[in-house]
Amino acid sequence: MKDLDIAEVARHAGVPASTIRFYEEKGLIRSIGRRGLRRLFDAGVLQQLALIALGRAGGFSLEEIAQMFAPDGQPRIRRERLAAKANELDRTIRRLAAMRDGLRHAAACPARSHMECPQFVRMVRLAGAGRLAARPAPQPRARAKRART
Amino acid sequence: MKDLDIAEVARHAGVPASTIRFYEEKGLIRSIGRRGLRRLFDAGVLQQLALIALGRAGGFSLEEIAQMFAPDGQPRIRRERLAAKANELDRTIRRLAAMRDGLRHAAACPARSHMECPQFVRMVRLAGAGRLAARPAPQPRARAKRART
DNA sequence: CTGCCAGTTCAAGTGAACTTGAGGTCAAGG
DNA sequence: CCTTGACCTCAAGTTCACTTGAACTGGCAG
Repeated sequence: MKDLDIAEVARHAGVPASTIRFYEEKGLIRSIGRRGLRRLFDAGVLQQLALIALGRAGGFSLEEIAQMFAPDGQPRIRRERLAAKANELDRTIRRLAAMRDGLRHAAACPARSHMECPQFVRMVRLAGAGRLAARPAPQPRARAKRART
Repeated sequence: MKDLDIAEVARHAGVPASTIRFYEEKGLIRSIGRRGLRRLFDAGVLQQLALIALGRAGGFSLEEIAQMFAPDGQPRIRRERLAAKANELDRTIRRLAAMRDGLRHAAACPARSHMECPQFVRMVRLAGAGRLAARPAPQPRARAKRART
């Protein structure tokens, strides 16, 4: 059958089994049943895990993600709210693009002090426009340890 | 004079003073002296704080940021390394753009099950291409509390 | 039938990034 | 001179997102 046990999910998604259990516990995903003790998941869980990883990369907390998508993967918030999230993401993206350009520039510009380089300064200001205390960020932590139990 | 005390920095940057002290302790920024006990900062620290916020939003840890920029704001890693960071950011940006599009689509698409909507699925796959366990993400936590001591 | 081993639960631990609290200090105003 | 208030230090606490460890279980190979 098409159902996956936790090890397979872990392998395909590239996340440790413990994370999968943790997400289930948090209501982000749902197992479709058990064989003995073992959780069984619908193959769709892989999409959901992708969605979760995506959301995390975008700076959303697990809780926010949980509110955006039901444990079966359906969006569950009002359309306008979704659109708002999209806009938020859009702003983040613009700031990141500015930073990327800034980094590239820093890697190429010969100026000794980048803070004195008009291009660089312009990008910092552009990127930081508005509240600087924007979304914090990720910590890579335990690097994709891969399916351990 | 142009120097700012910690409260002014906090106010301008929109971060609590405790964060500023914390960043200094971590070597991300540097105070230029003291008046009595009070730290004094050069105005340039505001740019640096912007840079830090930016980096955090881009998924870099404080340590990574510390390695990218010296406490005076100068980039301090090899140019190729900077360029690599820029590329990394670029990949993140692409994934986020995919998610943004996915969200917008979800907000507009009439399909009952988005996982059955070819567009949506395509974006999830596109975005999640490669390792799904990409960069984790931020937790907004204490929302811009503004300059408390 | 017997073990094995990958899975299970539950509680506790970890690391990052801050925040908070207790107790201290100093420069400026009255 | 004395109070006051903003800032100081240092240790401990908090939140998030997981991970780890100890003790247990049950389907399947032999």
